[in-house]
Amino acid sequence: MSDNLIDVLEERGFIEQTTHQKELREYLEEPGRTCYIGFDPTAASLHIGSLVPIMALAHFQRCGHVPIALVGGGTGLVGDPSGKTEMRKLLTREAIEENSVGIKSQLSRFIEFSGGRAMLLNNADWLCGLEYITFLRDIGRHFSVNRMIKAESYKMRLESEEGLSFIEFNYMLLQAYDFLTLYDRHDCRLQMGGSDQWGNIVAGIDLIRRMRQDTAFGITFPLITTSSGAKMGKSEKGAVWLDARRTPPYEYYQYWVNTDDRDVERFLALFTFLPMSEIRGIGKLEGAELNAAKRVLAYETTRLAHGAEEAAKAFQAAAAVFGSGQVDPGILPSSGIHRQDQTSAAASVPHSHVSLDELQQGIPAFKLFHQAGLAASGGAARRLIEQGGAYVNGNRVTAFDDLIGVDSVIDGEIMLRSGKKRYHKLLVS
RNA sequence: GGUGGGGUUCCCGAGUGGUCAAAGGGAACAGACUGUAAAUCUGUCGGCGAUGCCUUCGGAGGUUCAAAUCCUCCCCCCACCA
Repeated sequence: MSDNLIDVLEERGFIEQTTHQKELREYLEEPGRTCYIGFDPTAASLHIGSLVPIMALAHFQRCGHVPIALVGGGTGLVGDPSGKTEMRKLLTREAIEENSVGIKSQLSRFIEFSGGRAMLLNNADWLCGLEYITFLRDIGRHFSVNRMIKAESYKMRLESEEGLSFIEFNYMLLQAYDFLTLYDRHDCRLQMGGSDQWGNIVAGIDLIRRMRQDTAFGITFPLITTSSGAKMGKSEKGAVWLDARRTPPYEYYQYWVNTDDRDVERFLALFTFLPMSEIRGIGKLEGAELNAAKRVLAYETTRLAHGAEEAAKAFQAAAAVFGSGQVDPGILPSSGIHRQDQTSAAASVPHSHVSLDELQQGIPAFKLFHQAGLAASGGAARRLIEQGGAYVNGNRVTAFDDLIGVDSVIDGEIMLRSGKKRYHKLLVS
């Protein structure tokens, strides 16, 4: 492979910190290396916050190496306190087992697991059978409590009111032991992770040095925040998930289209595989052109998470309701996005059904908006309407109890809108 | 185990008998301005077909015309002591 992973990651903005810069680069010159990242099975789906590590593993694979995605089935039972102000709820084994399954299927969209090109392991396999005394004598003796309590990852908790429980204090040992195990079994000498993982990664590197007299490496990613300061992956409805059942592709696409101007270039580099030669300078575009770049960003990220077909549908649905779906061929030419408006029946704007009977009676507007999910309650819907934020087929609703009836049906549909950008289509049946 | 301090609406946090659906901030939503961006200003921000009714202040009881506020018991958190 021509490119060194370090160069790729550096150029695309993935690197916060690395250990042994020079040796690491040399180590990665040779193809077929292994590297692991841990994923917490605390939910049944990964969300956008995990995208950076996922993409990093994918790049690792593209550079000719063998990534290991490690599901924390064992560590999840303990809970990582790093950077957290509160102790996490302990999950049951069953829940973690279930979640692991979902995570595996999501990862396989980004990483090719067939033919031994990547591995998916679960640390429950070696952690759950550990014997306490043996573990303490073999592993525990290499850890200095004096050093551990100075670790940044524990600091916040040690200073907080809630404190740090003993089970969480052990987390670092377990993660270090993971690294050691993967080193022994798969010759894995590189671990990557979020910047909050630095302490845990270094602990593993130390353990390998002490027990195997060998050098291992670590890379951490910066915490990705939006330019307005928010953590990645939160939308008005909560986390943006990779699971289509939790966050439909259309919403996923919308999340990315709504990217802040200042983030477009950075996000294209981080969250798509488009060549950097095309991405560079995109941030300087303005107005319509920058919006087109956002559409490409949204299309590409949606394609990665949900496939080309869903991405195209989301793109078309957006073009249908918002208009202006054009993307100039000069912008990010490598993207497979359709360059023209393609209003299509396959459009996947959120929708639901209403019966003709109900419509003949007429449905009060505020009830309709509530039912369609555009307002959290009847009261919220009334407020929405009173504030002039509710539209039926593009016309503002003037009174909360306006009756919506058959005369609002156009081509078998009624298009509801809340505010400027939340659409909901009612199909009459 | 002892002593003291706490648990308030999505989050932080005021409130120590009626004027409390509960200050203030954040988040969020809507309007104006725009480019499905940001910033700014304004409004909204428990539920209800609604100038009223209902449900909320850790849980269960109680006192009172009236309780987030007082009393009893219980649960949980924190600090110091052991």
